[in-house]
Amino acid sequence: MTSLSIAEAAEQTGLTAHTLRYYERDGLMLRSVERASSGHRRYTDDDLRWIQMVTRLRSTGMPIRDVRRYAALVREGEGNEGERLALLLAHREVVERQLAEVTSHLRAIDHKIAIYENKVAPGA
Amino acid sequence: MTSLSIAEAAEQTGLTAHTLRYYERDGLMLRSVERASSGHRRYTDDDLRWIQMVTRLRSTGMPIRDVRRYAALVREGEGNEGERLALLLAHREVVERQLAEVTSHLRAIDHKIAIYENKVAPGA
DNA sequence: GTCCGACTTCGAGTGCACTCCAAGTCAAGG
DNA sequence: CCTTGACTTGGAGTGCACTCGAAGTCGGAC
Repeated sequence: MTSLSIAEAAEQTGLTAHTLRYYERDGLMLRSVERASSGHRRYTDDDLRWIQMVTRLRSTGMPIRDVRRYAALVREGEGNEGERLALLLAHREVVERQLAEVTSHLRAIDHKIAIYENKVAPGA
Repeated sequence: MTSLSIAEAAEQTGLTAHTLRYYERDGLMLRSVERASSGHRRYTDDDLRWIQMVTRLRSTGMPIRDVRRYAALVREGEGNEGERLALLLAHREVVERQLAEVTSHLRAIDHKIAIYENKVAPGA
C-alpha cells in the first residue's frame, strides 16, 4: 500500500493541495487523512479512490453540500444503501437533463457557426 | 412589432428582470434597450432574439466576459465575421470537451448506481 | 388629488467553490 | 547549528454571476 504526500496526491488526482485540504475540512472525505509523525498528511489508495469518486460527482456538477451528504452516508457504513442510491439517481436525473439542454443549445450554436462559415469562406 | 415590458421580457426569456438589467449594464446587449416615455424599458423582438443567443452561450458555460466580447463584435457590424466565428468555434471546442468529460464521469456513476441497485433490490 | 404597482437607479450583499496568506513546525542536508 | 523546503493551521480574500434593497418616479384607477 502506497501512501502519498499531499503534493503527490494532488498530482495523482488533478486537484491542488489547497483543494485537498479544503475537501477534508469541509467534510467531503470519509475520515481524517492519516498523518506522518511530522504531522504531514499521508494519502492511502482508499483515499485516492474516494477522491476520484468525489471528483466524478463534482465535475458532473454535484454541489459540495450534496457530496458531503453522500460522504456522510458512506461513512455511516452499511444499511443506508437505499439512501445512497436515491441520492445518486437524483443526481443522475439532473445531469442528464443538463446534458440534454447543453446539447440542444450547442446545436443552435452550431447552426450559427455554419452561417458564419458560409459568410467567411463561402463554398469552403 | 411587439414591445415588451421588462417583466414580460423576463417571462419570455426565462431570466429575471434583475438579470436582464444586469446583462444590459454589463455590456451584454447589442445596444441600450429602448425606453417608454416613463423611462421603462421596452424590449423588441430583436432584443429577445439576442437574449436567446446570450442564453445559449451562457447555458453552455460561456463566461460573461466572453459573451461581452462576442456582443462587442456583433455591435461593431459587418467585417469581423472571422473573429466571431473563431470565438464561437473556440467555445464549441470547450463545450464538447466538457460534454465528453461529464458523459464519461456519468458512466462511472452509473456503474456505481448499478452496484447499489443490486445491493438494495437484488434481482429487481 | 392620492394611492398603487410596476418600474427606475446605484450600490451593496449573497452563495459557491475555491485560493491564498502568514506564521509556524519538522526532517534532512551541509 | 543553520538553512531549506515541504508541509501545517486558521482565517481571510477572490472571482463569478447574479440577487437584492432602498429610495425615487410615473401613469392610471378610484
